[in-house]
Amino acid sequence: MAKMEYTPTTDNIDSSENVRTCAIAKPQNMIAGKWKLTILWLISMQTRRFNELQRLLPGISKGILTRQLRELETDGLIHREVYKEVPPKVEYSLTALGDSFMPILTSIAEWGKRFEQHEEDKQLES
Amino acid sequence: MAKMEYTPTTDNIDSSENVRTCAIAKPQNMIAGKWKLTILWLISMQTRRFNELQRLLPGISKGILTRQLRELETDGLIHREVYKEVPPKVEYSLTALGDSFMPILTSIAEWGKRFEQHEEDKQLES
DNA sequence: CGGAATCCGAAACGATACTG
DNA sequence: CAGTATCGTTTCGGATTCCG
Repeated sequence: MAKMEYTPTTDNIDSSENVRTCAIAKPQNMIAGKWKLTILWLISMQTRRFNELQRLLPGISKGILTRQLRELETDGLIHREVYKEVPPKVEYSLTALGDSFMPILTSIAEWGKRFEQHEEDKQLES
Repeated sequence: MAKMEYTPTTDNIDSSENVRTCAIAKPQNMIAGKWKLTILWLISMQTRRFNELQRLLPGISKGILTRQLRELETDGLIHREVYKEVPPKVEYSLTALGDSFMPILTSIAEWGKRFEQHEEDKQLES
């Protein structure tokens, strides 16, 4: 059964605060997975192979890594290139859309650093 | 039992691609909830009361709204001001940290709009 | 009005074994 | 090497009831 999104029946609120037009929900869903942002970050640095990603993501299992990659691919953020060789070789890279997301990822990382510094300062006070 | 974070035992990788120093994981967790970004967005526009938020978020229940607000408060993104009146009145506003997150939220929303436009264009082609 | 407490189902995550 | 398939566990969202 299809998941019920925001119910479309409450329509007498100011459109400036209408959550159905704020364009946040969709990106939110696309990056919701536990490892997705980190995967995007790793791939943005350079093209990555499957095992490489698994090695760089400590503790992730093949199954979950596969699923996260498939979802990122379905959402159009990454490209999956399969080389018909033996042994098989698959490379993941950012699509144009994925690349357009990078500024956001970078600013999140910078915000995270400032946040960590903020936390350290609080530690020193106590 | 405490949840096991990234295992600290895999330490012979280039620090430039070390996921434990990339500062993405923490912000990711802070905004992971289904409604959190939208809640931040609504509060950023103006101080909001509990029922107001519930009215603006179609379909959310009191229980889950309470939890998301508490988590945002615990993470230091929003402030909860209780007025000792009858009937009770509680107002939510952004903290300085929450406010510092707003540029990211805005860029996500803009990215989302461009993405929607991109999707519409694909529809027209078919 | 603004919650708290409880319970449930669904979804996400994760471990393991197997495969072309 | 890069998965698939299966299953168990954990987390999360949501509904409901009760309360000061």
